[in-house]
Amino acid sequence: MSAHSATAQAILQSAHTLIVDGGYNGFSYADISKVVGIRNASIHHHFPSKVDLVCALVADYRHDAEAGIAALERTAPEPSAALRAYVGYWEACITDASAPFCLCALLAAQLPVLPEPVAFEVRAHFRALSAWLVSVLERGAKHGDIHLGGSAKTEAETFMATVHGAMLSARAYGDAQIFGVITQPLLDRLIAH
Amino acid sequence: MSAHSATAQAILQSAHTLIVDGGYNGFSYADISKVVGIRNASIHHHFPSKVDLVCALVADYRHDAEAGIAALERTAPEPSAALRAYVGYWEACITDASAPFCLCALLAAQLPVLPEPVAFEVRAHFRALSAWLVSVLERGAKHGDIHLGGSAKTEAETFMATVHGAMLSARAYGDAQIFGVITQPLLDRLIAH
DNA sequence: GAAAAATTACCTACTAATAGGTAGTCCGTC
DNA sequence: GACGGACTACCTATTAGTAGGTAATTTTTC
Repeated sequence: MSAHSATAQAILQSAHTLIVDGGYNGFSYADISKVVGIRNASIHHHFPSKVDLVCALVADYRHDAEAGIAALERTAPEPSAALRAYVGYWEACITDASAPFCLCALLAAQLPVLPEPVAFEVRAHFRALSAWLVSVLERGAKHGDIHLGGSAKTEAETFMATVHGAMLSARAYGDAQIFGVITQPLLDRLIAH
Repeated sequence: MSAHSATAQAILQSAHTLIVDGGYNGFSYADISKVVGIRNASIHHHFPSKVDLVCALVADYRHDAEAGIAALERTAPEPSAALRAYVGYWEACITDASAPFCLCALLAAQLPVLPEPVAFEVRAHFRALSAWLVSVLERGAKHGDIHLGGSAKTEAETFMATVHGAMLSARAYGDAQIFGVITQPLLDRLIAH
């Protein structure tokens, strides 16, 4: 799917790490070139502008997230298991510090200063994630797997917001464990016993 | 308390707005000077460096937050009312777009790239807010005003994370209402009926 | 299957704009 | 006449991005 060369992928990967650390304005071409081992100007060969680079990155990210969710629904067909797997994925990412924040969540925080094409991609991620959560919760509620306090829509938005907030707290405290402390009761509340 | 001149306060206020929009690296002295109406270099007269400026801003912010909470505890002595007032404060800020994000929450998202003195102040805000929430919840649970599902500490962290996540969602969707959609059930769950 | 043409992927060298910050000066007020 | 608060002028580093060139690879054509 991703028609990127090895170098282009290395550029995207380092951009991902850098953005997750400090956001859109928190990195420069120089930072990338240091990591990837090519000259500053050569990045423009792969991505004409910074907007192109970040747009490609977020588009890939959204695609990967979609694929990850599809895979997750196959290995964890029960809604409760899917929610657990989703939270578990992030718990692992935060614990091993491989990607201690959702790329789109971090970019969303800076939405007012993002170039419009990037902002568009970020908004699309939020809509897609929310839509998936709604569908999982509705399915779970129908099967008795999930217990909803309010509407599926409201519970989905609460779920997403709490997970994002838990990422932020883990970062603020410098403590990966707090993510689990916050998300475990969130799952417990939703999953019928 | 704040020994800042009128100009210094104008600088701090515009820095506040700019950071809430785009974070630490999302603004420059030029941006401030345009708003305040003084030259770039004159900002250094009031705040020697950018780190000094943002540190002073966050320190003031923390002080104001402390004062606001103290005032809130006077006007709303009941724990349930205090929680409602806290959420209501942010709902108003987001709705009228006067300060559509918590300064420290936004800075916390960029914690890995913040200068250490700023990072220190930001962490302190999280600890203080968490400590206040714990005390309110404990007090409420004792008086039967609040119903806790888990420990006060866990519920406080969940509360804070959900509020921060709700701010993020409101920004991502460009819809202030989503903040209330997420926080109303959060309050309902905690407040005994 | 070899020559020619186009494409890929990088390079050096450069530019205009912007970043935060410094030095020294001027002006009004107490 | 000292001082606060602003100024002009300047500096150095960094920003994203451009221009033009080179070597290697791939594609096209005869």
